[in-house]
Amino acid sequence: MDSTTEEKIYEAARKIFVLKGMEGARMQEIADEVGMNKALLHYYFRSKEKLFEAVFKDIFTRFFSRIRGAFTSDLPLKEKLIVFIDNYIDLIAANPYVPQFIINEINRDPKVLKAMIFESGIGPQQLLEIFLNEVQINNQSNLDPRHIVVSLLGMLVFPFAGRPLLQLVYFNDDQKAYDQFLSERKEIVKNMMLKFIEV
Amino acid sequence: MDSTTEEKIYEAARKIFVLKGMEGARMQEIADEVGMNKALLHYYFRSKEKLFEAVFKDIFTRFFSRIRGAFTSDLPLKEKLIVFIDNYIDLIAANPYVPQFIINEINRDPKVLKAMIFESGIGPQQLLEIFLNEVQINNQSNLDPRHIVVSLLGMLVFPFAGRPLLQLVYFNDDQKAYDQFLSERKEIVKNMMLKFIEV
DNA sequence: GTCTATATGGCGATAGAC
DNA sequence: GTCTATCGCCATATAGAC
Repeated sequence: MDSTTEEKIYEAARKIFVLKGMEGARMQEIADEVGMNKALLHYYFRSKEKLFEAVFKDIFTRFFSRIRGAFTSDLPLKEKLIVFIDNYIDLIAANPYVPQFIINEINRDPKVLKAMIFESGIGPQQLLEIFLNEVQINNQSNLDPRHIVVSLLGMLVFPFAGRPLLQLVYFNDDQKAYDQFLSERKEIVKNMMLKFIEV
Repeated sequence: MDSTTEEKIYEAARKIFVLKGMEGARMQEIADEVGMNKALLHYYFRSKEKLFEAVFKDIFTRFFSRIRGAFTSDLPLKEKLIVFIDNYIDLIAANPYVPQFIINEINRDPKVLKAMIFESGIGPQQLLEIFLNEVQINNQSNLDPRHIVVSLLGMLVFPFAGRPLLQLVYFNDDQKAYDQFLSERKEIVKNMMLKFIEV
């Protein structure tokens, strides 16, 4: 690790903020994670608010830009859905707390989200519109494509966001069994979406 | 309103906690909501933690007990699903912040949830198991019923939890348009689940 | 740039008058 | 039971030495 101090602070902040949220996170905790002094955080990023915004914008952008790939190919909709589901579950599995983190923070304070969307040229709005248009164009039924997208995302995100509850009541709090359950979900969701898309 | 002071405090706490979560809520804010002094909260409920636990347990129990009705009838699975989807969307629509509140708090501190589940005789575990058994028994495909339940709940909860983002990017932040979208979801989800259940 | 020390404010909680 | 006043703590933020 020969990254700069600023980068190390940023990485630590990212980790803590995702786990605890803006209000739950402590500047001291982030400093401890870096192994350096609390005052340094303010030296590089004026305030907790600024540090958080930097982290949130970055996470949000990265998370949604990873999705675009699946929907800029020339494959038919079915194939695109398959690729998307595979990619998205892998992405969430590698960052299991990110979706809930995003949902929380946009509910807590939608200002940052709105600023992001309307500032950035290549913001998530475009990414989501790509998805939307693809579904619209290839959709054989006359179903509002937004319902397809919302159903799909709900099926993918919920098992991660609701994990503590679901694992406890359905799997006797058995972590390995729940991981197994998650690994089966790709095929389940593919199956479900394809049945749904068919006329 | 001739309810007791304790009840008024409880109702105010319920409102604030659901909106802001345990960490985001302020005792002063709850006191303001009641229109009385902060010290009274401590008189009736020793601490913020105790007040929160009382509220959380009550919300959790009420929210899941309302679900049971749909699955204790003699209807076939299809009919049960239809009743459940209608009831559950109405329930969330009347309490749009509750699902995310529950998800947040069980992630922040699963201890309270675990204590609840294993203490109460008529806890949510039984309620969920009823659901699970019904699906299991009536399930014509050999699909793990837990996948059905998770998919169903994800499709129902996500449009509410992700509302700020979805409304902004898909509906130009038009509140009425999004309400319309939500009102269409009952039929969409019914359709999708029935297609999925069929062999 | 990085540290120690401290300022500043807010919040949960309690003491005590009425 | 309900209030005012205040304690004690913790968190963000800053000042200033090195």
